Amino acid sequence: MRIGQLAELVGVDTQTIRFYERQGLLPSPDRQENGYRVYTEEHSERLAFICRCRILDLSLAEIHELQRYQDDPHQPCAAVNALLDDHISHVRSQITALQALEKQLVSLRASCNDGREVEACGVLAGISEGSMHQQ
Amino acid sequence: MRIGQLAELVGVDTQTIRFYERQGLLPSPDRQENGYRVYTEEHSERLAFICRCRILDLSLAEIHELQRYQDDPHQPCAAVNALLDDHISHVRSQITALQALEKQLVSLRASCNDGREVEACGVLAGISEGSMHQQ
DNA sequence: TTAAAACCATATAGTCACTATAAGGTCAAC
DNA sequence: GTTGACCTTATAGTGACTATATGGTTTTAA
Repeated sequence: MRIGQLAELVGVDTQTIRFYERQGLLPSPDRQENGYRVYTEEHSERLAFICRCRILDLSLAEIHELQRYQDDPHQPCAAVNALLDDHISHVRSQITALQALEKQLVSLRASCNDGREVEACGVLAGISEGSMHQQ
Repeated sequence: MRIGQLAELVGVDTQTIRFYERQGLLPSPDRQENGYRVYTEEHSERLAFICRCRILDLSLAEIHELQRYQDDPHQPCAAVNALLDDHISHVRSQITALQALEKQLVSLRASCNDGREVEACGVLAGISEGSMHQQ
């Protein structure tokens, strides 16, 4: 399988595949005589794993860590679970921060209606005043 | 006021101040004979405005746009409100996406308990399977 | 047969909003 | 006169790609 076919199969850009290879997430495939990369099914599984991790918003470093666990299958899996727990905490604190931000933005927005001049804009006044609450 | 004092006053790094100047968000200040930047109170207000916008997670491009409105105070302010509305939508869709992600992660995490070997880890199996729901 | 298109390769720069580092000039205090 | 704190510029790094430039190869169509 060449890189374009792999890209099509998994639904990734060919550039991204080469990028993952450079980052050490995808093993370097064999090459044809002309230098074209040749991929096996193992590569496509590995790439699909990476993509699913990215959908879960895991960083490339975290994916790398998961791969190291996979390559040593007789370790206890507590570390995998801990990685996921940390990631869940991370996502939750992002949500909390964004919810606080949303509140602040909505209250700022409520301080103006359309049909004013910029000079009298409640939104701009609200930002310009030092009265903003830190999150 | 020199750059270090401005940085102290507003609570920003000196590098960040120079960065904002290069980006065109902060006007180039006058210089002393030795080349040191000299800031006025107008600069500190402008910088504080930028910082408060950044706390609201507005992009530098959006801040630039707001500055253009400020520099032309007799326009209607509907565009300012629209900018904020767009930003609120953006934040809300981030929240929605993260909440969906959290759900997915929590259900993945529930598929494993500690004390297994990596080989039998429910989390890794869950990611490896193609059964993941797209968000 | 040849010429265009589709594919492959590498290397490099751009995105965003900084942050870090290097290498050096200026100034006040001791 | 030298130490330390401050200032200057320029350049590179962050993360995870994405875009562009330039050129080689293969396939397809006229």
